[in-house]
Order: sequence, then C-alpha cells, then structure tokens
Amino acid sequence: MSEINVKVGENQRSFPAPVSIAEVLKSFDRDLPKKSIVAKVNGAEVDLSYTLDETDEVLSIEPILPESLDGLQVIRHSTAHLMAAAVLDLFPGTQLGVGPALMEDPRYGFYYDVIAPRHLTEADLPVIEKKMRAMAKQNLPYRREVLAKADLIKMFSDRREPLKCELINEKADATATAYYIDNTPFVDFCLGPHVPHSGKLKAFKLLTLSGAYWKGDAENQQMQRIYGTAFAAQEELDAWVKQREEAEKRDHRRLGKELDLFSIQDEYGQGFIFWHPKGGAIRTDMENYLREELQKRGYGMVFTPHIAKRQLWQTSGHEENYADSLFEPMKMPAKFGEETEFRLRPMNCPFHIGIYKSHPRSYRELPIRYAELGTVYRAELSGTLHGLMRVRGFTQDDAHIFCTPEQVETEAGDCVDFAYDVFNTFGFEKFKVELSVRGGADNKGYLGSDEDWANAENALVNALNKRAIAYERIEGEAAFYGPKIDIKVEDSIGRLWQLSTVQFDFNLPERFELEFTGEDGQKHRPIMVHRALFGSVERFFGVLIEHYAGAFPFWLAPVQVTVLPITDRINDYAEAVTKELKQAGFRVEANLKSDKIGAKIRDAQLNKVPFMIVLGDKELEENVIAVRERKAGDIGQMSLEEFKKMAQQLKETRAIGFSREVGGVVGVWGLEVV
RNA sequence: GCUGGUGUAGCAUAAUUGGCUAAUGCACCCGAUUUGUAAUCGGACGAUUGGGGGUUCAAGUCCCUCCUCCAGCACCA
Repeated sequence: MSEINVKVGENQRSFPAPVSIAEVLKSFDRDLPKKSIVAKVNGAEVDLSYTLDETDEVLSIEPILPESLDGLQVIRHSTAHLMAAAVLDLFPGTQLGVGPALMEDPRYGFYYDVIAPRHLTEADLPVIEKKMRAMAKQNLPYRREVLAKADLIKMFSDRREPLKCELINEKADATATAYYIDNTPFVDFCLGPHVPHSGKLKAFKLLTLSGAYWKGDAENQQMQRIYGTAFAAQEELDAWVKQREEAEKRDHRRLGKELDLFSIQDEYGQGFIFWHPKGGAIRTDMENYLREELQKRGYGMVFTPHIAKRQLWQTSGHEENYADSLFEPMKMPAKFGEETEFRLRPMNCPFHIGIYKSHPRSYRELPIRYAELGTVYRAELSGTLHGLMRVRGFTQDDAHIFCTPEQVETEAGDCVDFAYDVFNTFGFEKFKVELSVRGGADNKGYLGSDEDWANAENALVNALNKRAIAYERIEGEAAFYGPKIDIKVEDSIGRLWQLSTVQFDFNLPERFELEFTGEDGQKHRPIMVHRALFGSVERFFGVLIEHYAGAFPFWLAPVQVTVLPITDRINDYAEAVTKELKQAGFRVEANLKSDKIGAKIRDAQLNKVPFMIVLGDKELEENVIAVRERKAGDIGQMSLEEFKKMAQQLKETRAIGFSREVGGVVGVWGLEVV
C-alpha cells in the first residue's frame, strides 16, 4: 500500500493513500475538521473532502478557519451559492449569472446576478433570506464534481441556463468543476473551494437589489443583482451593521443639510450646487490655501469664459470624443441674426491653450503653468448624480503646464508633491494612487506614438518611485490622449472618488498646433500636462465633510467660535468679546437667547463649533473668558488675548490638531480628526 | 440612461381594512424665566401629503403618468 507524507504545521505524518483532507486533519487534532471550512494543500485552496493521491512529495496542509481572511472569502462565496439555491428553489426557471465574494468593497460581502421568471422586488429579499436560513440549518453538503466540458455545457443547456453555457465555453478547459448543494436545485460552474455543508453559514444578511449588466457591458441584457454580506459569526455581522449606520450619519448630503453648508434644488436643476454661507466660508479657505500655494509654486492665475464657440470644441476634439458629456449648443437670440453656435465648456484646457497661443513662445518661457478655478458643465446621466460627488456643474482647480520633454519629469513630480501637500493639509491619511496606462488589443484607439507613451509613463513612474509612493498600475485606464496618475479617496461608506489627477496630453498640442521656439531657432511642440489637485472643489468638499464628519478643523470651521453668555446681564460683554474676535479675523457668533447655558452648549456642540466661550459674572468681573473646546470640554479660563493668540496660531498653521499646556500639565487635546 | 425602491410643514416621524378638521417632536416666532458647561416652561405660526390625471359616496392610502431622491449597474475626458 502506498503512502502519503503530510505536514501540518511542524508535524509530519504518513497516511495510506488515498486519504481525504478531513481525515488527515482529524489525525492531528480531533476537532480540526469541524473548526476548519477548507484547507490549503501546498498553498492551493481545496475542499475538506478533497482526496489526496499518492505522491513522493511531502504535502504541506494548512487548515483554513472561518475567522481568517481566506476563510471569510470562502464563507461569502458559499453564501452567494446558498442564496442562488434559495432563489432557484423559490423561483424555478431562474437563470444564474455570476456570484462572487467581495472582499475589497466594505459595502458588500457578495452578490449573485440572476434573471428570475419575474422581476424580483425588495419584498422578495426577506423571503429569500428566510429560505437561506432554512437551508443553512439542514447542513446541506456542498459537493464538487469534475466533468468533461461538453457534459457540463449539456447539463446547463438542459437546465436552460444559456449564460452559464457561455461562461463555461469561455473559461473551462477540457474538464471543469461543478458544485452542487445537495437537496436543492442548485448547481454551478465554479472552481471553489466551498464550505463542507451549509451549516457552516451562520451569519449572513441580504442587503439590496439592483440592476447589473451581463458581463458588465451595457450592450448586454440587464440582470438583477442581489447584494448581501456574510461573516464568520453573528457578532461580526451585528458590528458591521452598526458601523454602517454610523457611517451613514456622516454622509455629506445629510451633514450638508444639517449644518447648512450647501443645497441642491430641483427647481433650479439637478446636479447644481448652491453653496450656503457656511459652505462658502469653507470653500473660501480652501481656495485661499490653494492660491497661496499656486503663487509659491510658480503658477500664473488665469480667468477664462465658461462658454466658447462650437468650433473650438470641434478643433479640440471634444465634439468627436465626448459628445455624450456636452450640453447641446446654444445661440444668440434669432432676431439678432447671428448664426454662431456656442457651447458650455466641459473642460478648461482649450482656454488655457488660448492664452498660450496668444503670442509666440520661446523655450526661455517654459515651463508655463496656468491655473484657474475653472467652472465646467457636463451632461452627466441622471443616474450618476450624487450629492457633491458627481454633479453637472463644478469647479476644477485646474492647471495646465506647457513644457519641454526635458522638464516633464520634474513638473510631474512637482504636481505629485503638491497633491500630497494638499492631502496633508486637509488631513487625509488614506488614499489610493493609480497609474493609468494604455491597454487592450494593440493599444488601439490611443493617440500619440509608442515612444511618447513610453517616455510619459517613465516620467510618471520615476516621479512616483523617487518619492517611494506605492501605486497600482492599471492598464486600459489611461485617457485616449495620454497616461495619468490619479489619487482616489474613500467616502464614509467606502466608495472611492477620484480627486487629484496628473495627465499627459498628446492630443491637444497637435490639434491646436502648439509651438515654441527652441534654443536652435527651430519650432518645437511643447508637452502638455493637465493637473487638478482637489479635482473638483465640490467633490473635494464632499469628501472633506465626510472625513471630518462635519467637525472641521479650526481654520476651516464655518463658525469658529461661539460666545455664550450665561445670563443677559452679560450680553454686553459677550458682544464686546464677539466684536473683538471678529475684528481679529475669526468667524464668531454670539448666542444671546435666554436659554440656559446647557442648551446653548448643546446647540454649539451639535453645530460642531470648535470653541465655545462661556461668559458669566465671574468672567465679567475678572475680565477673562472661559473656553470650552468641542472635544476636550471645559479647558478653563484665560484672557481674551491669550485665546486670540492660540486661535491665530491654529488658523495660520492650518492645524488639524494641537496640544496646549493646561493648568501646568501639557495635555493633548483639540480639533482632532474624527 | 437602466433595475429596484422612495416622496407627508424647514427637519425627523405619525395617520385602522380607503372614512371625521392630516397628528407629534425639533427648529423658527412671541411671552415668561436669568440660569455655570449637551435640551426651562407656555403659546402662536407652519401642509393644495412631489406634479398631473384616474377609480370611488369618500384617496396621504388604490391605479396611470411625469419628476425628485436613494441603492446599484453602465458611464465618469
């Protein structure tokens, strides 16, 4: 009889072949097969029922517990199958698409795409979930079977599942694996591995129903996608649900309304932002910071119109390439007899090019950097609009750099540094950097020579590497006119939004025939770099609101200080203090209502005002103020001068947190990032 | 745009199977109160129940239609 040598951890044992993983694990630890859900054999995941055949090799076996990340993925994948089984049971004739586990997306744990005989509605979800629970309780085996490709296709063809047949045709080798859940109508074309039986699935929840195109292509039919999530234990699921509810409280749309920062009004149009004074105060500070930096970094501030002749957008190629994002052309009133058509701008680039082209350029002038807070308008589909994040009219902190090929790497690097300064200043610690390059068959549909692309990518890669920035290289994500670096930040519930971008452009310099005279007296074509740091001021603000949950650092807070007299005997003093702080340049309000101090404090706390100045008879008598910080609470009395000095420092340094000596003890407190 | 859902004072919620004057809290306003670190009391005001159409003796509630918003898909120069 032949033997198999197996290692689990450091221990090695021999077994007569063939032997199942479960049996092997059992011999090492009686409870191990029960605790595990799958196992790794030499690093490859397999079911516990997997049979080991004779081999000379020493096999290393690692049990995968539900508590591990690998285990969670299996649980979610198996739960997706369980859901499909429930749907098939409740709605015979349902066609299945794909149903993966989701590990990266904090919103969901898995989905399955289906086409049921009738359209499912939200009311069906609890019914499906109930069925799943009933099935889970029955400890139904997940059974793997290896079949010839043709047999598998025949099986799904008999089951009237053409979508599965299509997948098998595309993905399967000569043989393929099928997974059954016994005693249910379910069978799937799937690599696995899966839990040994449905009883391992203890904590799951169906979340939402939505549309999804077959294979992610809008040309294909739309299926229904059921999202759910699953965890190893109920407590983890409960915690996740709770955390999600918390996250929803910092939704910028909700806080925008509660804190009176901005609004979007149907009567004026979807996707158009009204910045209220409090949002406007923050925007002003954001812009002021930016302008200071632009000045320091050698950008020229320019201002250009929001519309231009239609012809311009034909020259630029926007009509050709982005027709779907452009608002329709407009004209002068007919009675004026002018036939010229105009378009609202979707981008600022052609205008900055206009300034570049306003006179001949010399190499001595380069690099030329034009910056503008340029408002643009795009015809975004209604279904894409989302608060401040995706709108139809927005302002880019746009800039265009015209430079020589030799200068390009430095310029790109400076842009990356600038972006990092912005992110640091606003307190973002977590963001994702992507390098988007060409991709697809023969790199079709991209403008510019292979050499251009290689040089540009090099410049971007070098800029990132020199700064030891970790990034993901994504093929096929580049703009058709050049490669780019994008920086994305998560919102409160984990959706990623692109903010900064640094893009090469091989298109516009050609189309607009940009030139400069070189040292050699010859005409040369400059390289053009587009770059935005906030990306869109609106979107950046949206992410910022969620990042701080509305509790902005002092320098950004729309109301920085609120003065709270305890009785109306103190109102005059309160007004004097308010006036003085206003004169010193702070955004201050006084609450002179005849409420109790507790109520006034509550009001200020709910409005997330960084500092409250509480004034009573004592303060009036001693000519001091009592200061309360929104997070630290009462920090004691000080002179108004002392407070002003501290506030001034917070403002000037654009601090997002700070420490201060209180009563002889140095305590760290303050405006911390929530 | 597509799939599903949703819409009641500024905000958050309520309103038996279709049934009386659409209710409550907060906010706003008025009055009383003069208070020491997260809600003082009382009063008044505020709604063509998203728009339009229909069914019915009767519609916030049922049906049709348009619109908004939400989740997702696709899109995102």
